[in-house]
Amino acid sequence: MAHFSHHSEENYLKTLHKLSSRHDKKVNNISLARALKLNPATVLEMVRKLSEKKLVQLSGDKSIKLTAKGEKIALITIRRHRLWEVFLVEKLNYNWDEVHALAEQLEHIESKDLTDRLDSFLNKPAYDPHGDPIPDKNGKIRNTNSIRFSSAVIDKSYTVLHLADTSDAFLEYLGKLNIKPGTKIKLKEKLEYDQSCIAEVNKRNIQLSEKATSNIMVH
Amino acid sequence: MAHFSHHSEENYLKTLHKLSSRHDKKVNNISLARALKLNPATVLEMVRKLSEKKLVQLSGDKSIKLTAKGEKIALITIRRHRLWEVFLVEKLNYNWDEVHALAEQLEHIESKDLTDRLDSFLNKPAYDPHGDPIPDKNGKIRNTNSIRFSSAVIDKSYTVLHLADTSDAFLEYLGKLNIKPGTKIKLKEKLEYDQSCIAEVNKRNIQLSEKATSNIMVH
DNA sequence: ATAATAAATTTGGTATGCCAAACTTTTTTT
DNA sequence: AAAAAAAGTTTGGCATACCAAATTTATTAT
Repeated sequence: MAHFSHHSEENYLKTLHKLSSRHDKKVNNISLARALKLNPATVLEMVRKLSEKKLVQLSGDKSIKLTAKGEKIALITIRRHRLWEVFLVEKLNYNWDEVHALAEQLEHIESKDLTDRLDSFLNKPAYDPHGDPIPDKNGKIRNTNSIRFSSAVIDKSYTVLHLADTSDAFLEYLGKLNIKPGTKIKLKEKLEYDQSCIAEVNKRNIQLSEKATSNIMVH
Repeated sequence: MAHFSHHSEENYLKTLHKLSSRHDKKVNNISLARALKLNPATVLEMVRKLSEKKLVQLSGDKSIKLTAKGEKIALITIRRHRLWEVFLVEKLNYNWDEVHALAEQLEHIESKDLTDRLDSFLNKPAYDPHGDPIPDKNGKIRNTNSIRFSSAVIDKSYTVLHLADTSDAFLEYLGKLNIKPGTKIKLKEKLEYDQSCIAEVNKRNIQLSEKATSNIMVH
């Protein structure tokens, strides 16, 4: 054995996808290295290999972009990740904020049809436990038309769809407030000086920072 | 990342366990290398590392034995392997002879409690789809008092419990004969000159070689 | 006992994926 | 435009886990 090249490769591609879909800033070596928590030298080396394999494209302005081929691998990896998360939460009773690290491992399991069998077993879920959409077997992602809660309309009722920040700290914070995908939420008041707001959740008014509201996706 | 040491390590320990429980011959470097399909130089190097970690004991006669610590890791790995096999067969509808390679990957997933949750989800099965007993969370294996079909009594009815040879070739061969754990089998006749036999399976008489009968465990 | 064979070991080498430190280029600030 | 900061790049290095080939040590057969 000892050839888990796909393992590392999939992580680079997945992270590239995440970075380029989040901000629409160009992804460079440094930002990718930061996201992967790796040394820029390491990342540069790997990105060159990915470029040789035509999985990423390196432009003259040093930006790193996924090719169609790379994008597809990224999306298939994300599909596997999210399906495993559904499995862990629905079948093994994990909390939705505990499954990320495990899914990071499971997503790299190699098999022609495991993912599709898992998909069927889970009744072809459309969203993972964080509310993120699960790409189909071709890597196509359904359009979600969700908006950031930070741009919500006052006094209109919304449902939390997913969270744009999946850091443990954020998930734990929301856990304490009992906010998760499916939670009903209403914007009551917006404080201009720091863009924080008062929201109604579970019949209670709570205060949310701008950082929090811009990472809570609702519809 | 890129430290999947446990991955490789677990494979060595698992294989050592298998070899020393099968034959009671001493396991040496060559036999281990053959079983792992690796170069003897590689195996020697790794075995020395395992020895430093007190997972195996190297005696003066060059035999390689698991320590209690190594044995425990081997059994926990086997537990994970077999539980995943049950999952793949029972939940994802794989055939029992298709799951080995996938379980080889899944068994190395690292987590405190994943295995126990999986165990509960599957209703704490005692045997895997090949009929092999699943060690408990402490690595203890239930006593199975099964015998090789090659030492069965003529005209007595037995049930196939598990298969001592899990090679793809053997599993495929048995698949064609419709023999699997749970199958009823009766020894009709034993041919002295090559130790092959006639057995009744599913109301039909079939011929089985000595090699086959000694790998079919019944009770 | 000696020759042949098998096992054990040493040596030098490979690929992957990572790092720190030094250095160069580009961008930003002043 | 010069200085400072940030980004990009090169270099040399590390650990893991593998290999082939040569060599040494045991074992087995004659």
